[in-house]
Formats: sequence, structure tokens, C-alpha cells
Amino acid sequence: VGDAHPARRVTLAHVAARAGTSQATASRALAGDRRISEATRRAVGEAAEVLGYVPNVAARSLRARRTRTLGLLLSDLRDPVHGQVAAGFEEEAVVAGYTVIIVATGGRIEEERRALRVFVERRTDGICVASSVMDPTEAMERVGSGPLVIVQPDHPCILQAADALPPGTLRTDDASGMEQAADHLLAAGHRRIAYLGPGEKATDILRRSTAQRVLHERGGVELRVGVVPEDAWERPGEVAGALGQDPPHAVLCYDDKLALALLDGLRARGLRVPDDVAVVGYDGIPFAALANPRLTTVSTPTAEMGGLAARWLLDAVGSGSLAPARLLPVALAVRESSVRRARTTGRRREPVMAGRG
Amino acid sequence: VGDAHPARRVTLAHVAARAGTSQATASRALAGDRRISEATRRAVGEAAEVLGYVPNVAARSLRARRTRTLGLLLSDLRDPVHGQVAAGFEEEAVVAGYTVIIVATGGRIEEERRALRVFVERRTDGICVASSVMDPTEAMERVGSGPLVIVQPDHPCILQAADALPPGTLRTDDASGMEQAADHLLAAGHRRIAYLGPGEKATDILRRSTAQRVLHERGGVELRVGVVPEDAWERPGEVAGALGQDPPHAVLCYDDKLALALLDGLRARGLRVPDDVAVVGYDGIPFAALANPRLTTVSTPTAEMGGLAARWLLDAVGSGSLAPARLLPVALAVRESSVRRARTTGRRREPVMAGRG
DNA sequence: TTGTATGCGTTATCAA
DNA sequence: TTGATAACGCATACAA
Repeated sequence: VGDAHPARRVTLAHVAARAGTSQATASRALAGDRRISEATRRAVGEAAEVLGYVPNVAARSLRARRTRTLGLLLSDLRDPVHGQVAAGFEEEAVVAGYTVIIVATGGRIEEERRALRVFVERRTDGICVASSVMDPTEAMERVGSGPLVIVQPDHPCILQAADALPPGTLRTDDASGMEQAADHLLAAGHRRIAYLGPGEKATDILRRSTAQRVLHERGGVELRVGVVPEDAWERPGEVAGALGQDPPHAVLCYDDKLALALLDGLRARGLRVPDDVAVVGYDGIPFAALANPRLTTVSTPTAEMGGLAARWLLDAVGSGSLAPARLLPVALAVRESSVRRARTTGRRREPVMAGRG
Repeated sequence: VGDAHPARRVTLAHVAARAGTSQATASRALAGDRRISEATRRAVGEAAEVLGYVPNVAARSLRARRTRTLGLLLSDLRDPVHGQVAAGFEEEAVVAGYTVIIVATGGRIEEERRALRVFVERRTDGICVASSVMDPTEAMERVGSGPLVIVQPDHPCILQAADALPPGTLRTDDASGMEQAADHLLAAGHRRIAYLGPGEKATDILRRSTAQRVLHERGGVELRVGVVPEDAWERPGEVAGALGQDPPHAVLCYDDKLALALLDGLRARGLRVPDDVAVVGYDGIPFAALANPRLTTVSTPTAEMGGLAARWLLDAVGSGSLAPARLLPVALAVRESSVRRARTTGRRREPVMAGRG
């Protein structure tokens, strides 16, 4: 034998030798096995301490057939929403003594497949797939037997079987969220309303069509639709431009990033929010509350969702069965961006086209 | 023997059997060993495909004595800055075929120690410690022999040995950043300047004392200092309140979160930015550019830093030696929040105390 | 309460 | 070009 690795690592055998016990006893002592006498337990503990023994998780996992690892697939760690989900997930995993592997996919399905492969190779005890564009069925097939939780799937399946989703599916109630938002705008008297979104994602379609339906049914209002690239929020001018030359009086945005960009873009065009245009976001990221005007938004329990996903997985590791699909409630947070201020001079409602068009 | 695990897993032995080769040959074939004939290579590949073979990374790591895993310690996945760092880190790791374990510590030193322990137990090939409050020396001791990159250490050591930091240390140039910011305010004619920060962190002390020095030396200005809790940005009123009853004309903030909250808090107090108070942030998070007014800030290359950290580690895995400490340049992004608009009626400079005081 | 022996699934050494 | 075989470091079934 003889790998060319000089770094001598302390193994359980060394600890056992120093403690004067067998390897098995040392193993049990360190594991806190009640059957080991207090004396040897201390002896082993001391030996481990002195030698600086650190168990090798790879060996343990191989033997124990479990890794105490959870896999988390998400599209972008930069995104506040995903950050929240990841944070909640990680926190919950940690308290259970689990470690989290995170793979960001950028929303590319090939990367998502690669991520799942990574998780399976590493024999994670559970896998969470967040905001994935992959067909949940495909995800399940690729994952195989281990527990799989799917959070906020961004696949057309969410459009059809509203609640007939497979166990382990966790979503926020998009329909309810958009309904609340649309109702809010109608109640405020708006009739020229637009929706701004990326235009392709399933979540986008769900939110948009819900708004469309609600506005039509309850207000007889036809929703105008503007489409912008997913990264358009980095270019506020483009976002505002998507509203066209004859801007609506209210805008429902696909998410807060877009809404915040819209706020900026409208300001650049000389349009005041909410006086000229009301804006509603979606997600409830922290910065929405700090915008000027403060952004009205559908507040979603993102961190809680991440935490719950982890708990589901951990429970499934024990029980072998996954919790039934669940729709988490959301709530509209009404703030300044959609509420006309009383102090302004009356409610002029002419198609305002101030500023540089 | 006989663990109670019914799920039959496909192992290399099965693949070898089906391909009619030895296990060794199968292993080599799948690894793309050039010495294996094209024929057997294909045969093994097909067998693996048919059987749905997925290699067991734990076994591989155990044997190969390397895990192709990188550990990333950070304090909070919700924070935009850390999200950027993590994203850059993960992206770089992925292209090298590495997997990332992320542990969030909440800035608690006990959690940081636990995180390092996790990494060592899992035999990560490299460890990155970001924004840690731990003494870098302690971190090195705990990590032992493996490569360790320390990103933005938040430990008093950064105050003393400016550039005499150990190899593998990666920082943005805080002193330069604050210098630029302070110079900017002086150039704009401000003389009543305050600094707002959490008051304890080493990074905070470094930024504050730099501002203090620059303002004093170049402008003869004494910096006022306001201290707010680290999570105060969630309570804008508290942030603005920390400026006292006689607000300054310009505020340097410890970070963008604080600055954005200050914007909101000042607005609630009836103070206009930048007309009554100029505000400068730090970090350059994306939302700073979308604030109203758009936030002047010191833009730091966070994602790049994460990416570089990963590359350093990957290089060290190969070479065994770590890159020398490095200070990444930062640049002031001057935006609306610190530049008085020309159109306002002159530059009145009296201590404005409008609104509800 | 402790020890013995075995196998987890790979890769690498050595011999063929 | 391929095959036996031996670790890698640990946990556990079984025996004592």
C-alpha cells in the first residue's frame, strides 16, 4: 500500500489504543452508548481529546448508510427570496445536527439535473428543490427513493392540479396573494391596471391569470400585460418602458425586485407613485418596506417555508413518509405605494404624461 | 450482518458483474482511464447506465482521501452581501466540480466553532470563513492542515497589521472606501458629519476611525458618532433617532442596510435627503441603486470576492500553498443621496428641524 | 460491560 | 489491458 499522503490522521484506532480499549468500545464510548462504563467513557474521551481525534464523516456515512446531510437546490443565492428560504432551511437543519449542501442552478434545467445528481451521489438523506423549473415527476424519478420536498415549483403543473399535488410539495398561495392584491386595487377605484412579469415562468402565469380573472370578474376590468426579461429589474428604465406610452394607473408586479425597479423607472419618467401610478409588489422582501414610497406587497413566509421544508425532510428521514402537499397563506401588506395620499390636491385622474416621455 | 435497510443499492460490483469485468476494471472504465480498451469501456458504461448506477461519494472520499467539497462559513444567508459572496463562491466551486457545504453562524462565535468542526469532520478539501468574528489564528488552529481562506475577517487584528495578514486572507479595502466617502462629503462642503454603525465590530471600528481621521486631517471636522444595534435597520425610526435632536448634514453609514433604513427614518421625520441630510452607504448592494433617492455608496466586489476565495482554495488543493493576503479595491458610487439637487431654492444650510421632532 | 470480526463501496497497488 | 486484493475509517452483529 502507501498513498503519497504524509499527513498522519488520527483515527479511532489510535484513540482506542491510547485508551487501552478495543476500537468498538471506543466507538461506543464516543457515541455516548449507555452500556459503556463511566470510567472507560472518560478514558476514551480523554484519549480522543489529547490526540485531537476528529471522526471521519465519510467513513461513518459509508458504514451507517446515512449522511446526515440535506441537499438544497435553488436558482440564485443572490436573490433575497432564495436567501430567506435557504436561511430558514439551514437553520432548521442545523438544530437537528444536519449539514446542508447548496447548489445554485440559475434556473437552468441542465444545472438542476446536475444538482440532483450531486445530491444522489452524495447520498443526502433528503433533498429540497426550490423554485425549480423541472417537472416534479422528473425530479422524483431522479431522486429515487429518498425524501424529496419541492418548494414553489415553477412548472406548469401548478396551473392544473391546484391542490392535487404530490406529498412533499410546499407552496405559498399565489392565487390568494394575487387575489388580495387585485381586490385592493379595485377597492381603491383603479380601472386601468397592468401586470408586469417575466411572461414565461409558471408562477408568473399563475399570478397573472389570477389577476386577470379577479379583475375581470369583480371589476369588469381588462388587465394590461407587460413583459420584461427576468433580469430587467436591474434596468429600471426598461421596466417602466414596458408600460408603454400610455401608462396605467396601477401596476401589479410579478415580484418585489421588479416593483422596486418600477418605482425607480417611473420616477425617472416623472411619474409619481402612488399619485400617478399605484404599484404593488410580490414576495415581501425586507427592502420593500424601506422603499420610498414604501412598497405595498404580498408578503410571503419565505424563511418559514425553508424551515418547514427542512422539517418535512427530517421527519421523513424518521418516518419514511412525507407530509401532504401544503399551501402556505400569504397576506397583503398595504403600504404607501398603492394608497393615494390624502394631502394631495384632489384626485386628478387624467392620463398624466408629465416628464420626458 | 444485516442492517435493516431494504433499499437495494446498485454498487460498482453489480456493474462489473453485468459488464463481465472485474470491479477494478469497471472503476477505471468509469473514471475514463486511458488504459482501458474502448470495448470494455463501452460495456461498463452501458451496464452502469442500465443498472442506474450512481457512485457513492462517501466511499470514494474515504478511499481517495479527498472529498471534492468546500466548506463556507458565513453569518447570515439573508444578508445581501453574504448572499453575493456565497453565490460567487458556489459558482466558482461548481465549475471545478466541487460541492459546497454552507453553514450560517449568525455571527456567534460558538456557532463558528461548531461550523469549523463540521467542516473538519467532513474533511472538506478547503474552508472559507467569511465575516467571522473569530480570531484568524484560532480558525487556523481549528482547521488544521487544510487550506483556509478568510474573507473579510471581523476581528480586531485587521486594525493593527494592515497588510501583514497571513496568506489566504481576502479583504476589501475598507480604509480606502471610507476615505473616498469622507472625501466626497468634504468636497461637497459638509462639515456637520455623523457616522452611524453597530459600534463594536472590528469592521465598524475600522470604517469609523478611518472616517474620523480623514475628516479631521483634511477638513478639520470632528465626526459625530451614533451607535445602533446591528438589526436596527429593521426599525428605521430608531436609526434616524440615533442622530439625535440636532441632526447632522451628512451621514456615513456602516452599511447599505443601515443607510436605506436611515433614508426611511429621515423621511418619517420630515427631513429631506439629500437637501437636508446627505446619506452615504457602504457595500453597494443592488437595492441601493433603486432607493429613492438613489443611494450613494461604497461599491464592494462581493461576488468576485466569493469567487476568488473559492479559486484560492481550489488552487491550494493543487499546489498546497495559499495566495498571499490581498486587499480588493472598492469604488465610491456617487448617486442622488449625497448630491444636492441644483433645482432646489439655493443652498440653505441652517440647522433644519422641520417635521415632528 | 467489552472484544472480535465483518462489511459499507471505492480506489489504488501490485502482479499478470 | 486487466484482475486479485488490500486498505480507507467507522459502526455494528455477535460472542464473551
